[in-house]
Amino acid sequence: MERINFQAIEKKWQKKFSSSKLYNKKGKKFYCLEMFPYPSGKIHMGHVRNYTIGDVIARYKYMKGFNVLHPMGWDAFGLPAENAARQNNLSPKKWTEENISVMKHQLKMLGLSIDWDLEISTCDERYYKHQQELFIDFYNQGLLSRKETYVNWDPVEKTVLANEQVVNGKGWRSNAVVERKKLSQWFFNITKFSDELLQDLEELKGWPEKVKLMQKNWIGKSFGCELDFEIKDLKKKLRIFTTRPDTIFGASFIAISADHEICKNLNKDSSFAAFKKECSKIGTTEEALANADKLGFKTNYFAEHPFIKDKKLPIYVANFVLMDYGDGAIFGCPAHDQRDFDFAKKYKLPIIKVVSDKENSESEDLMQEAYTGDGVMINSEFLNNLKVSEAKKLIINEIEKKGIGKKKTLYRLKDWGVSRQRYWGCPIPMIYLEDGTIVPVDKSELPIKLPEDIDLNSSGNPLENHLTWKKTIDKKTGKTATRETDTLDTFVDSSWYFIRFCSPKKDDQPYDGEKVNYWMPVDQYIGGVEHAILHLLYSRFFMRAIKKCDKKIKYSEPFKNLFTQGMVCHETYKDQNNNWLYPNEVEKKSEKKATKISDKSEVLVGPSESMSKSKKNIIDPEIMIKQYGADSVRWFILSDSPPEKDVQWLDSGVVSSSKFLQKIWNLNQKIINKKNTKSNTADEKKFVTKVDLYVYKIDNAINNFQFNVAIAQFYETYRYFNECLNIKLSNKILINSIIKIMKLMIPFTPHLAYECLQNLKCKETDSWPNVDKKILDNIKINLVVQINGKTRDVLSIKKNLNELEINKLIQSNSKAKKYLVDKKIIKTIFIKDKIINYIIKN
RNA sequence: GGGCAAGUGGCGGAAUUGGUAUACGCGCUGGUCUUAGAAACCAGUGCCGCAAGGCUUAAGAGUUCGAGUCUCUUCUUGCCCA
Repeated sequence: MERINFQAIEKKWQKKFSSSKLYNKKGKKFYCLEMFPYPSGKIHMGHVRNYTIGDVIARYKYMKGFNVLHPMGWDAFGLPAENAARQNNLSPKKWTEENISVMKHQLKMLGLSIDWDLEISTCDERYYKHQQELFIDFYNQGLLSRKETYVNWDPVEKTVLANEQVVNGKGWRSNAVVERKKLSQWFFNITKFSDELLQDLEELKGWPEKVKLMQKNWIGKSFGCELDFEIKDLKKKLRIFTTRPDTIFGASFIAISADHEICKNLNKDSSFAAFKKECSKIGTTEEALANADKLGFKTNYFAEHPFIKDKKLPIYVANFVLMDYGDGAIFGCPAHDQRDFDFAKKYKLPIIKVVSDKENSESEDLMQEAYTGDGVMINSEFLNNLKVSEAKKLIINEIEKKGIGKKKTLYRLKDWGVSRQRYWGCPIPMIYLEDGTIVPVDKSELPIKLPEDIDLNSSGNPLENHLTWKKTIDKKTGKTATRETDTLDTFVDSSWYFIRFCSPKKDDQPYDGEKVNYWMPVDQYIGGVEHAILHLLYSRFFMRAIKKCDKKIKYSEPFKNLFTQGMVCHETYKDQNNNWLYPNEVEKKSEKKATKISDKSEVLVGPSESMSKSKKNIIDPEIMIKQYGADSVRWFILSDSPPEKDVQWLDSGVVSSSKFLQKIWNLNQKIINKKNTKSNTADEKKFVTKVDLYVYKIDNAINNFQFNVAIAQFYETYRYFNECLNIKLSNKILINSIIKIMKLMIPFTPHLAYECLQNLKCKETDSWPNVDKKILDNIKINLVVQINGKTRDVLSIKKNLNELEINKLIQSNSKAKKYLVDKKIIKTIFIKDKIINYIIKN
C-alpha cells in the first residue's frame, strides 16, 4: 500500500483553507469562538486542544448549514513582553509582533478553519483606539470612578495587583509577598451590576453549572444590617456592619479598621503608628486576612450596647477589619465567629454563647472553636428560643424600629481596579489639568499611542519616566495638562474583543451595531476553566456597559454557550540530582522505569501533571505536527479523553492515531481500485443501514461534545467497512458510503478527509450527510432475556415486537428456554425493545 | 473549615440516562510474514474456574423485577472559596 504523504496533502489543503470561509449566507448565524491566545512565543498543546475543539465545532456547524463566524486574534498586551524586551534588548512591540507571526504560522499548520481576514491584536493602535473610546463612553456614563484605596502592591513587579492576582498572599507572577499601599486608581464600577450579573446567571442555560456557581460565590450576595453604636466619650455614633445581627447579645467587643475616622484621635500615639504599620503588611485578600495573626490595639473608648443597658463594649483597632468592608467596623461575637474567637482568646475577652445546639453543649470556657452552625437562641432576652434565621429577621425589625440601623444587602464583588503602572498596555485616555481637574481626552485625539522611545531599564513606570510623552494640552481650554501614565489591566483588552470581531475593520467606531446585533452573542465559546471567574465576569460587565452607552445594542450576555476544556498533561521526569528533564531527554524502559539518554543514569518518573515550562513536561506541537502530521495530532488530542477532562499526552497515542489515519487512507485506495462485483440487494440494504447508524451515532456524539466517543465510532466504522469489502456490494454503494464517512471526518482531520473526498471524485463537500430516520427504525435491536434478573440470552430482533411475540420466540428458540422448563412464572417485566425479565419460583 | 465534582480492567475511557458493565484506543500475550528487526495482518486479554458456572463499577447499606447510574453513611482524589 502507498504511504500517505501527509506533508504534501497538508500543504495543499492549507493553501485552500487560508482563503476558504465558513459563511452560508442563507443559514442561521453561528458565532464560534475560542479564547484568543497570549502571544508568548510558540503555541503549546493547550492551544492545540482548544483550537482543535473549536475547529471541529465550526466546521461541523458550517456543514450543517450554519453561517459561521470563526475568528482569531491576539491578547497581545501584558507584562511578559516588557520582561522579555528587557532581557533581549528588543522593544515589546517587536517581541510581540514576532511571536504573533510565529504562532500564526503554527496555527495555520493545524489546518484550522479560521477567517484570518478578521484577525485583531489588542496591542494594535487600531484596536486600542476603540478601547480608549469605550473608556471615555463609560466615563461619561458614570461607569468609571477614581478612588483612593489600599491596593495589593507587588514590590518586585512594582505594580498593583488585582485581588485575584494574589495567590496565598503572594504575587501570581513574582511570588513576592504582597504589601498594602494606598494609591489613586481607576475603577470600573462593576458593582453597579452586581445584582444583574448574579440574577442573569440563571438565564445562561448553556454554561456549565460549575462555572455559574463559581461566579455566584464570587459575587457573594449576603444579607445583614447596619447598626449604630453610641460612643459617649466622643459623643459620636459608630456605624458597624454585620451579617449576624442575631448574635448581638453575644457581642463582647468592637473592632475597627486602622483607617477608621476614630483612629485620627490616636495618631499622636507612637505605639498606634507602629501598630498601623504592622497592619499594612498583610494583603487585602480575604484569605490573607483570615490567615494573618489577629492583632488588636486597645483604645480607651467604649461603645454602648444597643440592647443591654449599661453594658459597654471595648473598642479595638484590629488588623483583620478593612475600611472597604461594610463601614470599617464590626462587633465581635467570639462564641460564633472563628476570627472573633481567636481575637477574644488572645486579648482575654469574654465569650458569651447565644446559639445552642446539641453539638456545642460544653460551657464557654471549654470551647475550642467558634460554633457557626444552626441552632436555637439562648442568653438573648427577646430572641431566646428562636431559630437563627427567625432571630435574624426579628432583630433587624427591632433595630429598624429603634431607628439605629437598617437591613442591608452586601456583595462580595468589588469594583474592578484597572490601573497598572506599566508600559505595555492600553494608555488611559485621561488628562490632569493644572487646577487638579481630571478630564477625558477629546475623542478626536485618539488613539493615545504608546511612545516607542522608552527606557525599560530604570525602575518604575516607563511612561511616567518618559521626558515628553505625558506633557499635553487640553483641547477644550488650551491649557497645559499631564497625561495619565497608568495603562489598563489586560483583562480590559479581552473583555470586548469578541465584539470587535463582528466588525474588526470598522475605523470610526469600536463596532458596527448592526453587525454586533447580528453575530452576538457568541454561540459557542471555548476555553480553559481558569477563566471561569474573571474574564467571563468582566466580559459580562462590558457587554452590559456597552449596552448602557448604546441603546441600539440588544444583548447583555456575551456568551450563550460555554465549554471549558481540560488541560493537557504529561508525565514528569527528574534526574538523580533532582533536576527536571524534558521528555525528549528521557528514554522510557517500562511503565515506571526510564533512563537519561545522555548518560544512561536512572530517571525518576513522576505523576502526570499539567504541562508547564517549569516542570519541563512539555511536548512541542510543531515537532509533533512535523513528525506525524496535523491530522494525527488533532485526532489524538480529541480521541483519548472527554474534552472537559484533562488529557494525558502519550507519544504511543499519537503513533496509533497516525497508523489509523493510514488505514483510512488504505481503505479509500482499496475502494477506489476495487473491481465492480455482482451485488446482492439484501447485503446492500443491510450495509447501507449499518453505515447510516454509524453516521447517526457520530453525529450525536459530536453534538454532545463527545469527540472521544465519536472517534471510537470511527474505529468501529472502519472495521465494518473492512469486513464488508468481501461481500457483494456494488462499487457505487461502497463509494457513496465511504464518502459519507469521509465527510464526517472533515471536522476532525480536514486535510486527509478532503484529499480522500477528492480522490473519490466527490464534488459536494460542504454538506453534512443526512440520515433517513426511517432506515434507523428498521434496524434490528438486541433484546435482553433475563430470568430472575440474570441475563440468559440476547435476541437480535426487529423493533416493536410485543410481549406475546417475544414469548413465542423464547419458547421456540432461545438459550433461556431451559431455565423455564417446569417453572412457574410469577411475574413478567417487559420493556419494549429493551428487556424481558421472568420472575420464577423454584 | 465550607461548597462542588468525581471514583469503572495494567492505563485512557464507553455504557442509548434505571435495562447485555468493561465499547473504542493504549499496553500486554501468542501466531502469520520476514535472514533479522520494524511495519503489517490474525487471535486472545476484568477476576476465580479444566468446564458448567460464579463474582466484579472505592467500601457498606437501602429503594427496585433490575443499580456504574437513584437515596443514605464512610473513605479517597480533584477543583473553587476560605
